[in-house]
Amino acid sequence: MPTLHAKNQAEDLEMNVEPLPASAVEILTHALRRRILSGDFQPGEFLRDVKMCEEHSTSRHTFRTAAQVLVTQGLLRQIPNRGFVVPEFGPDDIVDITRVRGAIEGEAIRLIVLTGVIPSQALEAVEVMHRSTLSSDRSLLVAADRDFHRAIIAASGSARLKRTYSDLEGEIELLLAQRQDFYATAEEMAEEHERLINSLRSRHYDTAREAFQEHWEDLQIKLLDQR
Amino acid sequence: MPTLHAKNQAEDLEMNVEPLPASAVEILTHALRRRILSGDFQPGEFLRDVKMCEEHSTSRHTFRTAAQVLVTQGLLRQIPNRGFVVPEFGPDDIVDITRVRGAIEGEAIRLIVLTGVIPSQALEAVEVMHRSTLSSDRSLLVAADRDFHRAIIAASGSARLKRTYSDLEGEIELLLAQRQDFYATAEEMAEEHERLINSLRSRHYDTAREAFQEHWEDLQIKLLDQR
DNA sequence: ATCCCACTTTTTGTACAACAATTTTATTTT
DNA sequence: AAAATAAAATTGTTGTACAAAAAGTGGGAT
Repeated sequence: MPTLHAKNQAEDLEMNVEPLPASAVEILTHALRRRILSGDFQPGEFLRDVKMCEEHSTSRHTFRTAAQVLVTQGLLRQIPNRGFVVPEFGPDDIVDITRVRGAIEGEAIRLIVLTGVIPSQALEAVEVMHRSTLSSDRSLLVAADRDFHRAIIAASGSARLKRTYSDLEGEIELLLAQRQDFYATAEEMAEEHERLINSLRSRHYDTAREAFQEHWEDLQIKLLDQR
Repeated sequence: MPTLHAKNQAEDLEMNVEPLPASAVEILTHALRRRILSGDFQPGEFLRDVKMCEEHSTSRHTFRTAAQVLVTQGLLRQIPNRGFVVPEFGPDDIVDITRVRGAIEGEAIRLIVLTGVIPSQALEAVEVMHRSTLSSDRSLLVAADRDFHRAIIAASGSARLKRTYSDLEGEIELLLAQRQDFYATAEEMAEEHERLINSLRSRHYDTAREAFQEHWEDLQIKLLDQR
């Protein structure tokens, strides 16, 4: 009974392990999340529940709960008596997302600079970028970029920073799905992230923060320039 | 069809208006949230769904969805085959919450200092503190403190900063509910927040940030010292 | 033809009932 | 008194039903 807090601690450390069978709601939430992020639905498209229940063979109840969860994560929007719709992001959303990302990831950077420990998974992600050529699957690069920044957040050791960023990450990926093909070459990408690693090694918060800031704003500009 | 984004903008501005009839799930989510935050449940207590459905006269489906939403906001925890339980916060949670709060509210401060506009609702909250005496309802002071910081966040104009803080605010309130009676006198509280306002008026980010940092850490220390 | 109004169909949001799987409690056995 | 077993309660999920709201349809009247 008093072990509840101890369990929290354990969860903080586990990171990516998930030996639990996972409930139907969780499974569906993940499935829908992936479909949304892979651009399976058009922006503005409604997720008709009968259709979704057929395609995922679940009850309407389960779909409804999963959709509700995705609403709280910004990956769906609920319109009263109309259902759940995939949001379309405008320029303001891009600026807004970049802003909050800076706040969240900036705090993680602060903690990393303090401890001086570069997360190994971030280094591995850069390795992946180096090894990748343009011919290889683009999704591999996207995944490497995601893993890099996720590792930065995870290194903070803050459960809530992770949770908050996880939500934001969904929106970022949806953004990338809706406005694709802005990435530079794999090599260029690798070098840029290498630069970020080095900025962390400097152990000066301002130096690191500036490097990352530039990185985020570069992406913002590329996203805004599109279309 | 292309008006979806325009609607987002509208939502950003509306703030507290909610002319919508609100769905049963929303109503129940709010009701449960209030009961949790008011300390109606013990930390570690399970929310039996039959009981909850009776007390709020809803179906299990509705309760279940509402509870799932609260899980994503950190106000409940789901344990497989055991149900939904009110989390208990330990020292690490207090530190973690304070940390993320700093990141979020810090970004809002940066934006306020940039524009130089002090949100009127924050000023009004300070007024309430000034007018309040210790004899008055303590919840009035808690509400004023909440309104003050909420106004700071809202002034940022960032939808996602608001959404993120809203989640965190829930956890903060739950923390205050679980460890109550640490507030100083109303007058002391008013003066401290007045100081925060003045730091914003300086229009120097570092000055403001420092003042707020001290404020947050004061609270953290008080919370940690308890028990 | 165009606009407006009633009518039908579709879709959402919620409730009630049912059931297997799991956990908790009670009872019996050793 | 501890372990094993049976009974009860609880969770997670599905299916069906139905009122309310929205979308679609088909005339008339101007």
